[in-house]
Amino acid sequence: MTEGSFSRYRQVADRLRAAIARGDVQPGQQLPSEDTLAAEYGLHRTTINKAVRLLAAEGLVDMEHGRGSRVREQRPLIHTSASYVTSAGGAERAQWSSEVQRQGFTGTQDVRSVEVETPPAEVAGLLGLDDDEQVVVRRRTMLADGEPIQLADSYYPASLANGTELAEHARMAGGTIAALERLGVRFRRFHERIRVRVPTREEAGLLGLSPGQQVIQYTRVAYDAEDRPVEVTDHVMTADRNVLTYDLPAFL
Amino acid sequence: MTEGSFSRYRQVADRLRAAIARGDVQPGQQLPSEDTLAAEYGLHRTTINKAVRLLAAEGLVDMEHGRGSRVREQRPLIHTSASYVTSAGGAERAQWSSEVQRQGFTGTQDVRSVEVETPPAEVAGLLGLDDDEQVVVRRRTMLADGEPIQLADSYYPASLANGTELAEHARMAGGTIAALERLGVRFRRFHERIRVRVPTREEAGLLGLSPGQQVIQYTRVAYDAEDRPVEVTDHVMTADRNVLTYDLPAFL
DNA sequence: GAGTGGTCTAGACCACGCC
DNA sequence: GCGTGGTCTAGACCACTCA
Repeated sequence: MTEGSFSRYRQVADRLRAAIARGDVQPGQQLPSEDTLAAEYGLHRTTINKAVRLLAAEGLVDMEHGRGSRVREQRPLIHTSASYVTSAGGAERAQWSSEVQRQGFTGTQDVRSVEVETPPAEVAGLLGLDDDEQVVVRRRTMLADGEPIQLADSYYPASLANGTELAEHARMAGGTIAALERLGVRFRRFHERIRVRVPTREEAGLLGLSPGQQVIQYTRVAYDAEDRPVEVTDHVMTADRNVLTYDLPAFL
Repeated sequence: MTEGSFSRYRQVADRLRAAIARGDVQPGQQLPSEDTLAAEYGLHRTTINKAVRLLAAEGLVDMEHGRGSRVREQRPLIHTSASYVTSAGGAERAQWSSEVQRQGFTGTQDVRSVEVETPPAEVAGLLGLDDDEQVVVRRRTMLADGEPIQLADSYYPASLANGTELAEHARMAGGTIAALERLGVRFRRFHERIRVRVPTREEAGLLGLSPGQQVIQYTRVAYDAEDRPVEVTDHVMTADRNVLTYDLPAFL
């Protein structure tokens, strides 16, 4: 008995959810219009809208103004978060495209911008910078099968990154960690923080989020051999399509 | 300019959010009733309700049917997720109460139930059990300052846990990992998985969640010296009040 | 311009918490 | 019983997409 719903809009949501789970409506396919559903269920469109919004917040459907609601691709993307750590000896550090390809997606990447700026206070704090110090910011969008699924913004102290490939508007081979190693940086440790929050309007636009959807913000700070922070990377990803995993030994 | 809103309900939400951020309404305090706000802003109550719901989904306020909406405690709880790992030599493994106390909360724990059951398929898979094998399930609720903030359900192969303190309805000193060590289990590694999803109705009730709020599900699998899974623990926590952190060396 | 979602108002009735 | 949210309907108008 999946039925334990009270309100009509929840019942409608339950039935639509079940239809999606059964595969009656395939990912990419459009849901019937709200008017159609209203007639079908004998309810007012307002009620239907509330039901569809619920599914949108859950990440099941994608509502687009003027175009209708489509069923989202459900398969999650799994991030082996400490992949850059587990690869011993610095041999082959994990990259976006290969990580994603292994899971059956086509992984691409878009460098949105590379700029020198004054960092947000939080980043400045993590990098241990003074108020007037600047950073190089690399803003990238990671895509899976052409759909934006993650934003990755990396910050480097300008004193370190200026004049290097980090400050150039081009993709970097092997990811940012590998690029830093090419610059002679040796890593000692990483600090990671994961939290969930509401996206900013900009993030919602870049990731194509429906109203009510949340994001996972995954921040990584990399420390060099002298234990000084050399990189802060902020990953913002859709909460429902991304899973993070860790493999840890019992003792470090 | 925080103003970039279009719809009225978003504007109302923005103003309420700002009021909360400014501290005009303190955590624990009640928001004006929807009727009051409707009169104040010259809008219909339906519109106000939509605004408050938005804040509830963000975790800023707590809507209670018949009682009103209150501002939530905002301070997040930080989980040093690999705390049981970093404590070398098995000396002092982290516990809920001390972890929480260090952050200025009063940490308590409630053992909801301890039972022998047939595990859900996913757990059976992680533990490598056959269909007919049973598990001991320990269901606990972790509270911070008396408020439920995390559910922790641990599963053990019945063959391992039956007849031990793991199968008894009582709190265990030092947490489940320490209890397993007392049973002679030695650990080799841990696998962790983090994802975000919509709570079940039961979880929403146990955690006192408002409509639209999401949860973080953090699953940990512990492997013994022979690399056999001995414990699966499922942590379900409110998405907005919990932060997970990791400290990792550059090479394992 | 037709189709689809986004929002708003007006008004009503119900359900829950509490005195 | 009163106050507060929860939900629903009816109806309207707006905004975006696409032919």
